[in-house]
Amino acid sequence: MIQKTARPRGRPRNFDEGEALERATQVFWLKGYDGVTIDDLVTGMGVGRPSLYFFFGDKRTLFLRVLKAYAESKSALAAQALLSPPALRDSLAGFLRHTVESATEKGSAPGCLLGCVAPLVNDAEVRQFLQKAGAAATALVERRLRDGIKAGEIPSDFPVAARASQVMDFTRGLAMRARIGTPRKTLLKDAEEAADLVLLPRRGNAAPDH
Amino acid sequence: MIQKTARPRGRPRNFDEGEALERATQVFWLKGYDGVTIDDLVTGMGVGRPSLYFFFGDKRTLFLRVLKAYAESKSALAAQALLSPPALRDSLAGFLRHTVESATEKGSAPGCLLGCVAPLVNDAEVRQFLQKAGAAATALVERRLRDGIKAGEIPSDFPVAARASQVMDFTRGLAMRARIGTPRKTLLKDAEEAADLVLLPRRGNAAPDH
DNA sequence: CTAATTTCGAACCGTTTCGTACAATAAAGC
DNA sequence: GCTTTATTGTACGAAACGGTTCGAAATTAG
Repeated sequence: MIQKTARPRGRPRNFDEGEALERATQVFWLKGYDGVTIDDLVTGMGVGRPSLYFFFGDKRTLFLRVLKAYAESKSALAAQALLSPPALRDSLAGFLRHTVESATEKGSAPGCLLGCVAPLVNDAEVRQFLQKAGAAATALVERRLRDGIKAGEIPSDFPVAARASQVMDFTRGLAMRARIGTPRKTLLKDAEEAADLVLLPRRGNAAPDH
Repeated sequence: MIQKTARPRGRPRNFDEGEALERATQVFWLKGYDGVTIDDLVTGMGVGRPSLYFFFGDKRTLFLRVLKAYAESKSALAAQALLSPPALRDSLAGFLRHTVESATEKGSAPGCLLGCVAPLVNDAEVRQFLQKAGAAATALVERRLRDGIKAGEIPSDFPVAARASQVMDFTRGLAMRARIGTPRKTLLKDAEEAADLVLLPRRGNAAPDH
């Protein structure tokens, strides 16, 4: 096998790139894009100022990278929460619960970087990214709902697109409330109730067939 | 009658306090609290820098004032949208529609100062204010739902508290999507669908009695 | 017309912030 | 050991920012 880069060459870095990125995520998440100074990042990431510019570029570049990494990891976890449970209601409840838990985690900033912080950034690229990420998440929920139709858990005329979008609106609402300090307990209960709500059959429909 | 303040005395101000406050609102709304500099406010409000400090205090003080004025005017309009229509569904749809329209108004910043911008301000007083304002709005919706019970539009076991909270989460979600550029048309449709959703009867209930 | 009062505008000062330059440091290659 | 390469830490200059000072301007009172 190929001996991969035993050691790069010059002086070794005294930070791990991935870890530094995670720490940067926390800094942005906590203070908001405009509230963050380079010094906040320097101290928060544990990376010297010149190294920060050299390896991560300026604040905007770094934020874009943070945003994409966060979205990727978050969407993986959310997809897991959504797609793992066999029962549809558990899927949606798990998805919403996951949002709440992530948004109220001790030791992490409150709310959601994608849902609360990034939308406040006045930047076309950020906005576009958020729209795409939101659409992708909605599509994921919608797919799960369609699977629920196939499994006979909800009627075949269930308005999957509308309900998927509503699930996403709930995640935004829950995350935002987490941001302003609503306690986890409250939000968890609301997540359950939201899951129940979005699964209600349309008006004038027969009772669920199970 | 008493001739009230024919003229104050010295040199007249060259700005109207109310108008300046509205302009400040737009500045904060557009750029977010941390993204706003004093110079942004000076140019945006049309008030000289020393006058700004003299009449409105520093940025935080001004923001608090803006926030309270905005909340007051907004809650009045929202209450009107919510309480005017005789039919419950029109009330909720009107309430949500009003949120969307305000959040996508041409010539005004996108989203909602209370729902999108203020929650990102790292300030205990702001957070507390937002919690109270949110609770008040939720209570208003809940009251309207209870009136709907009295009017026989929804069953007497309708979960008014949960649904009121869900209506508020929808407003947050809609406002946030407005902020990232979701078109008004989409949001208006979603507002209608949200109104329909939150009025669905609970599982295992008889059909609506009308 | 003069004095008193209030606001305005320019300009200023100390501080923070950004981005970079430069020498010192820590490793590998030879 | 000496060179080469890569990273670090200090430290610096320029720009932006916050908050205030001060004289000029605009108005009323007498």
